[in-house]
Amino acid sequence: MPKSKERCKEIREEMRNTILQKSLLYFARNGFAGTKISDLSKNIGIGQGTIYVYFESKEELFQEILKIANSNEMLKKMKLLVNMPVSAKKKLRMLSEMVLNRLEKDETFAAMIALNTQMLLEKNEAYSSEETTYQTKLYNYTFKIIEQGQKEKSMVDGSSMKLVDYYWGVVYLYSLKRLFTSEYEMISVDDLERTVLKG
Amino acid sequence: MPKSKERCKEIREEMRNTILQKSLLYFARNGFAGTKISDLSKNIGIGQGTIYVYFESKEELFQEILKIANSNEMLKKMKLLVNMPVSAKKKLRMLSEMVLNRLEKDETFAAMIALNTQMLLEKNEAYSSEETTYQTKLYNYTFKIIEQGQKEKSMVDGSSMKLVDYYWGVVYLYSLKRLFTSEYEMISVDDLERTVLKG
Amino acid sequence: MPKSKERCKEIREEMRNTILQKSLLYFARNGFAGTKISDLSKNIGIGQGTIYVYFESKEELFQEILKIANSNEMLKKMKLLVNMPVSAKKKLRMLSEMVLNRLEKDETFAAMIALNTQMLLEKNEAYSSEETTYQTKLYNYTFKIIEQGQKEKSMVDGSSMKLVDYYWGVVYLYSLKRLFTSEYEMISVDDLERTVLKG
Amino acid sequence: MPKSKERCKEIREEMRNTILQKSLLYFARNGFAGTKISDLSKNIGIGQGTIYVYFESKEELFQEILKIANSNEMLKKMKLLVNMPVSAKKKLRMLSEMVLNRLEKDETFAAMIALNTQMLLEKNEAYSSEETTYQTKLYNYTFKIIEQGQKEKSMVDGSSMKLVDYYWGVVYLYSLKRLFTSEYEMISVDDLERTVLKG
DNA sequence: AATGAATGAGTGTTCATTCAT
DNA sequence: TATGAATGAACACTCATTCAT
Repeated sequence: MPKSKERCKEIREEMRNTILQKSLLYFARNGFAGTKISDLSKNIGIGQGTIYVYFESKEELFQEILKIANSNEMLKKMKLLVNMPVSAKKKLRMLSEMVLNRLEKDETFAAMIALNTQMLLEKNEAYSSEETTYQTKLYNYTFKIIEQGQKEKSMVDGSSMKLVDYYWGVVYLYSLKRLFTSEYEMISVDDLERTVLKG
Repeated sequence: MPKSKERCKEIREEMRNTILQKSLLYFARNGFAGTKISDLSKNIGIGQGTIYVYFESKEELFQEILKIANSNEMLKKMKLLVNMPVSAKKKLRMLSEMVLNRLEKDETFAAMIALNTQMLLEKNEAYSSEETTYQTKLYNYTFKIIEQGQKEKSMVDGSSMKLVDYYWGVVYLYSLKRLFTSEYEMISVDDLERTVLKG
Repeated sequence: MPKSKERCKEIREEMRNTILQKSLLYFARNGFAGTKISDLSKNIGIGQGTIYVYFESKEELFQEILKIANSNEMLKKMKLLVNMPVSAKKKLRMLSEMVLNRLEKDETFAAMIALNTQMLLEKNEAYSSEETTYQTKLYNYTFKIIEQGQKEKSMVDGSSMKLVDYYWGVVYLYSLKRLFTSEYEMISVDDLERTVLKG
Repeated sequence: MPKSKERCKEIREEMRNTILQKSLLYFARNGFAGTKISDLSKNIGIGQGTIYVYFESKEELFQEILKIANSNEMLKKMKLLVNMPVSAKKKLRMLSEMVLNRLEKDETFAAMIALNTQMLLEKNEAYSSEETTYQTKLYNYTFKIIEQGQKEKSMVDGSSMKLVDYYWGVVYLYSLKRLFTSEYEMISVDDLERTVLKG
């Protein structure tokens, strides 16, 4: 019965993804220690045991979530963006629009940003050091844009990496607002860009 | 023979403060769920039971810490600042210098900012709604400065409260960096002020 | 696939009853403070955690046990007995035979009597005052029998309620013997009845 | 300074007795497990540490209390009573009057009876088996009286020891009432004697 | 000698994980 | 495969005991 087998695998994949997706949000909101498997499974709408069919442990589930949060498809777009033959200011605008747009539309994106930045921030046992590739790449691409902007005199002087950090820090900030606050005023693209742009 | 009553009270007050001070940092770094009483007491350098001599429960200890984080002496300085007969730009400069300076020198201040902002952000059962007075006042004072700045055309247009939120959001961000990251580049006063200042 | 809902509920009810039944004996023998959850669960033959699946706390478990000890089916028999058209002496005989018989055969009955009487006796925070209905009814029925006996001159004069208290006090006494002493001489029906009967 | 030394010893003895006396009541009411040193010392009106100046441990304090409860001066009176050249009925009357009288006047006596009987009843690790001498003697003296009464046909037939047990059981019962209940009707001498007396 | 703050072993309770169904 | 009752290790909290004053 090859067909039923495929279908079976499909269903498994589906459930696994549901768990990952919902857990991503749950962990982003409550943290690792603040997340109980009993609450999480209730939130997902499955039995506690089901989580252990797909994941070895709470720890492994969390690591899988971090991997996902890390394997962001934005990187490809960033790569294209960086190499485009336009001004850094324009690149920054496109990046900022893309980021704020997704932040608004997609809670999962906010959760990914939140977990990723916390991973960087806390850099403790909970987050393996290998998982920072994505962040590094993202930061490196942004670094290039800001460096270009500094040469073009459109962006403020000083340590480029500090500015990168600042820019994404603010994105993290509004990811948190997106995740926790029901009613809040989202930052504008202009606001975000002032982190690095000259007046 | 009993210890002299005054000395006894003094010692009690001292120990209580030590616990509060150290716990403030510990909770700010690890969160409520992530803080084990056993680890905390080890970190403070006292027995587990000692914490329960001074506080009813982990929960009560946390609430006391939130109260402290909330009763910041910065408010008085802010009040003076707001009413000074100088430009909003100058007021902002003085505020920013004061804030970043304390952030750098005083880890406890960073912890207070961090807990306070999380309290605002998460606004859930863990944080009682009454505790937000400080934040509200702080935000209101900043609101006045920014409003003045907008009239003086030195600060960007748009919702003043959003800008207040943005400004303190960035302060929160660097409080987290101060708490979690051992080596990092602190934001400059100029960087911080770009959140609200026109170029 | 989940267990069939009914079977599941059935099993839950069964376990709950096992815990209640065994705990009744354990608490009756060791008292509230003298009962450790670890020992109790070992005695029942389950894990410590299992108790907390069915009861909120040691306190709640104890209160549930008191409720059970209070909702004795003997009351119905008593009601019938009281209204029978026979002499008080005969009623007393039937009551005493029933009580001593059950005491001998059923340890659980002894535990129920013991807890109930202690509840009456200690009347402190541990035992809610609402729980004394059963005792009151039981005492009231007995009161009627003794009153009748006093009219019929078969029972000793004096405060009927004092005699009721005395009668059930002796039952309590032999409930304790049943619970604590492995080898002892059970009181006879004649002995028990001498508490209230004229020679 | 011999005088001050004596005085010192005197004071020590006094404090020790206060602790024993108050603890006797406290333990009788709350049981061993139900008695916290913190509560007990508060009840006595001394510091927790003071108890450990006079006793090795909670356990030792309890054992000392049991010894006191056991070394009752009533035994001497009983010895005299038993050997008096009067009827068993009269002896019983004198015993019962003495016992109920003391029960009413002296709470400590009630506590002693209560602890003693529990010791007999529970016969577990908490109560060393050597401590039952007093009880045994008391029972033996009573046994002689009842045996005499049975010969004299004034007391009911059957196992004399069972009757002894019954008689003192009822005394225990009213010791509990004395200890726990603020308002209650004390049993009369007649009531008490019906346990063993023929009509 | 008397105290009560400090302690950690012990107890009550929670929660990640297992497993029978 | 999915479940949720059962579990015990881990955590919050208590309390007998110690000890500096």
